[in-house]
Amino acid sequence: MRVSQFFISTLKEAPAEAELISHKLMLRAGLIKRLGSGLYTWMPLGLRILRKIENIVREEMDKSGAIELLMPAIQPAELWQETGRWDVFGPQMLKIKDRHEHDFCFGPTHEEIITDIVRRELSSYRQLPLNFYQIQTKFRDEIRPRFGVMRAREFLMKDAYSFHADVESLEETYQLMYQAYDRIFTRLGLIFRAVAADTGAIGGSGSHEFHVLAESGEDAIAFCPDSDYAANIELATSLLPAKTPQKPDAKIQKIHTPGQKTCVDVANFLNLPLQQTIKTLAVTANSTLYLLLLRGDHQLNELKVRKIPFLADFEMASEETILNETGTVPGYIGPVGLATKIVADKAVMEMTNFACGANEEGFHFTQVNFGHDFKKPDHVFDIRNVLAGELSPDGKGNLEIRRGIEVGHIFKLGTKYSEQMKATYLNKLGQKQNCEMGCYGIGISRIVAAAIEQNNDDQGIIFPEAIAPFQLVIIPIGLHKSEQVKSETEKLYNMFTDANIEVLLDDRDERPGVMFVDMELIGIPHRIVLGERGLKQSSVEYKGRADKNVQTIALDKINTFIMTKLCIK
RNA sequence: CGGGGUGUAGCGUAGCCUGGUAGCGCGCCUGGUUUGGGACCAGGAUGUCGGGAGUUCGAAUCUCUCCACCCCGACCA
Repeated sequence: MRVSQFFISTLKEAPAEAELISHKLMLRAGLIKRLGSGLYTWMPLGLRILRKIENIVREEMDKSGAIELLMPAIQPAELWQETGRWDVFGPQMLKIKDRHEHDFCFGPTHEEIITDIVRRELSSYRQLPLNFYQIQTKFRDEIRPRFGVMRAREFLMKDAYSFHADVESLEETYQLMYQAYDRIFTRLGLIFRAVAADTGAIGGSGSHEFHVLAESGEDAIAFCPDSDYAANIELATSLLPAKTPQKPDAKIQKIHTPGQKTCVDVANFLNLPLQQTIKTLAVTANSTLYLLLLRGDHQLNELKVRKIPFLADFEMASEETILNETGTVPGYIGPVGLATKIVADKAVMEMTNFACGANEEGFHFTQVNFGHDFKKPDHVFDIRNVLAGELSPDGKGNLEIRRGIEVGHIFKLGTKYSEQMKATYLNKLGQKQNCEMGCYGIGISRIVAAAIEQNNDDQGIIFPEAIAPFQLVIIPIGLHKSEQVKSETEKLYNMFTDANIEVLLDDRDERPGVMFVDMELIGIPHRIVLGERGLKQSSVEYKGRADKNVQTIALDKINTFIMTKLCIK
């Protein structure tokens, strides 16, 4: 491709709307243009990247036995009403009416549609298992779209749905998908981690997320470097060091702590380690008040709390409720002397001689102990986020916590949808059975942002080879002045084109600096520069995008040199 | 939805407080000089100052209102 016949539009300065490196670079390199909040045009250069990712995903899905189809983006309300998700999905779903005033939505996902297709086709266990996938535009009316294509409203997604006669078959396909995802993200050249995850709104019995590791990631993930334990922070657990509780060695004391409302304040004020304080959170569920106890340096994990049946729909208690039930204000609540139900985090049970609120504004207790100064908690659960350095639950090492961008998610759905939508088949005994289902998503457009987030420098993007819009760029110097440069450039260009290499020829009548800077910004992995100076010695220059220095290569060797670079890598 | 902020040329911005009809850098066009890392000189074009209403002799500037977008929180590939 010749730049003069293609379309590139680069920017020296990033538009003010962009915050994230990947977002800035994508705008600067002209990969995308914003149309509205969370809506982006993929410009020709950006589209090439998207297509590369798509093709890798498609190849690996096909290889794993999945079958591609394409479902409508616009879906009738009836199917969603059948599963109840028309109302449950909420405002994230973009609902539209046609001219007959019939309800439709722009598909945020396709469980209902695929289940409808399969139930019409499926009759016998002999047809199973089935794994259908599509690569398609989805729309989710995100509360807050941000970070460009990373969290857009309209986005490109690969979604697959599998159907099985039994859980063993589901497990098998689930593993196949896990492996396929592993191959996909490896081929894409990304540093990633698969982690155990919550099943969230989609529901089901098991799930893993695939995260591209990046500082700017929106999720925290915990993993053990010495074993294969890895989980989303929402799910991650740790082993508490076995500790023999110390004997209470002092009497409870009430101390005046004016204005000290947080555990950090109190710890500083009393000159105690933060770990020696207790955080008491008042929550209500089913109009009952509960006190949640956490160690001062620990953070509440909302998801874990919601998994406790009687706290499933808890919310933070209002100041008014707190005043009525405990007689104090937030900041001074504590478990001592209250009849309220107490739910303690496991780690709290290891604590002795700790500090907590005294249920009186401006006062805290110290030297508090369970059983001694107040009743044992009514319930003990794991309700906190793990901290880096804690012992992995398999006991094989200490947890690390990193941030990640979720680019893939696989679920075991079970029979949730097949039951509701009657996707059944006849088994060997001629009995009607509900299908076991799985679903498997990959955020194609998000991967572009994630890859850039992970691969960039001061000059711009450094595309992994597998997804670069072009493999090689030729920058001729003096193309429009020197016959020699022109003829050698054409020879090289034709040679690489004939060899099916995706080569970009910068044939613009620009100064060299402009071409260098543009091509570095765009992030093309390999670059050849030729000019009269080098041609006199029958040589050209080569530089890899991530290389520090240029190499001089003999003109008659450049072909094999590039082939080696492209093939061996 | 709650909290914070911004809208001025394709992009980045000044001007707004203290009203007098818009300036700068980049980009773009023309001519010339340049040509191995975002060139230089000369000339030039491009603005419903987000929309509407109001106050005023006069509004980018003050008031009201609507809209769009961005940032912080809860949702998710």
